[in-house]
Amino acid sequence: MTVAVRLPRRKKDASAPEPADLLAWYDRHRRILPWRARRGERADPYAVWLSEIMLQQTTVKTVAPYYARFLARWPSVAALAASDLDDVLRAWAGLGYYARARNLHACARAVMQRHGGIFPRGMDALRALARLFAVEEKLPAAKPVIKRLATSLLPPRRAGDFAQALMDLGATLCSPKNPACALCPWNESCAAARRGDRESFPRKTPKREGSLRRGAAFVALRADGRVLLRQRPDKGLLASMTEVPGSAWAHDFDSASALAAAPRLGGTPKWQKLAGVVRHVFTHFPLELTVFVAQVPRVTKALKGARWVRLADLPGEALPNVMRKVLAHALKLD
DNA sequence: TACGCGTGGCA
DNA sequence: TTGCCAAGCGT
Repeated sequence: MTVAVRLPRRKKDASAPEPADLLAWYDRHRRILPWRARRGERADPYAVWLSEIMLQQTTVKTVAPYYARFLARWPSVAALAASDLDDVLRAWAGLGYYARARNLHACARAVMQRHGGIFPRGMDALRALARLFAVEEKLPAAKPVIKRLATSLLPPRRAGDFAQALMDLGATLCSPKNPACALCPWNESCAAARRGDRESFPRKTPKREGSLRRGAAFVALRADGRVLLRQRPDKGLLASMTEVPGSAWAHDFDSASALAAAPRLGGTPKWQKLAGVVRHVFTHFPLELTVFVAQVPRVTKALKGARWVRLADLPGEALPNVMRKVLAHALKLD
């Protein structure tokens, strides 16, 4: 492991990053965010917590409308704890990483039961930019190194603002591609910028590519304008979310025998295979779904665990995006 | 430690 | 179009 710049132990080093420079920049350029307290105000711990969960691996822009809807509907941890998990999942649908929604709900109940609805005081995590120190270690192994370096910069006062400032710096200037170094308060002391290969940091291990999986999805349309939906298992991928019936998603899926996975609906539904496939990319693998559609009589009963849902009610369902794509494909909504 | 876990934006 | 990236976390 090589660290191009080391922090001064005692003597002031003109080339070392100064927390004060970052804080001064933050005072001028801090973003206005709905969950962030303005100067002199105290943030609502519930609002901050909600934003923290939503912002995991998710951009501010994507989170903003979800956050506003959640806070309007469940303005307190007590309100959230009293809600049904299914309602939370429906409100979360489209945001991804659905375990967050389930954990959010469970945590709200725990705060009510174990802490009387008051958030306990917790640790504030700090995140820093590798790049500043030109850390050669590759992520994720570099994380402990970066943590030590970040801790060494932590100013005795305004530690919270320092953390916020770091995140604003990353969000607005010190981006992975095309960082705006000319505007950066640490430009002069940045080891990566001095080296002239700033975009090679942070170092990363090459990501293994997930192999393609395929499967079939079955859109049963009842004569009264309803579609057959079911719930996914409460563990694993897209846990507890809603889906149309389908086959397992497998590397060796054979579309010729796909109909074996069709839901049994009584009678003999004529499944029509649609042209093309629905493509979706999950975090760790790409997926291609062949979509089948069948028109069934109004009297058709739902099999156990499934239900008939009016087309007009689909937007309110806890449908992950891959299922919205399937329905759009089948209903020619796109 | 390494992997599983969604989605939208953007170059 | 394609691949990368984003306020990570749980197991």
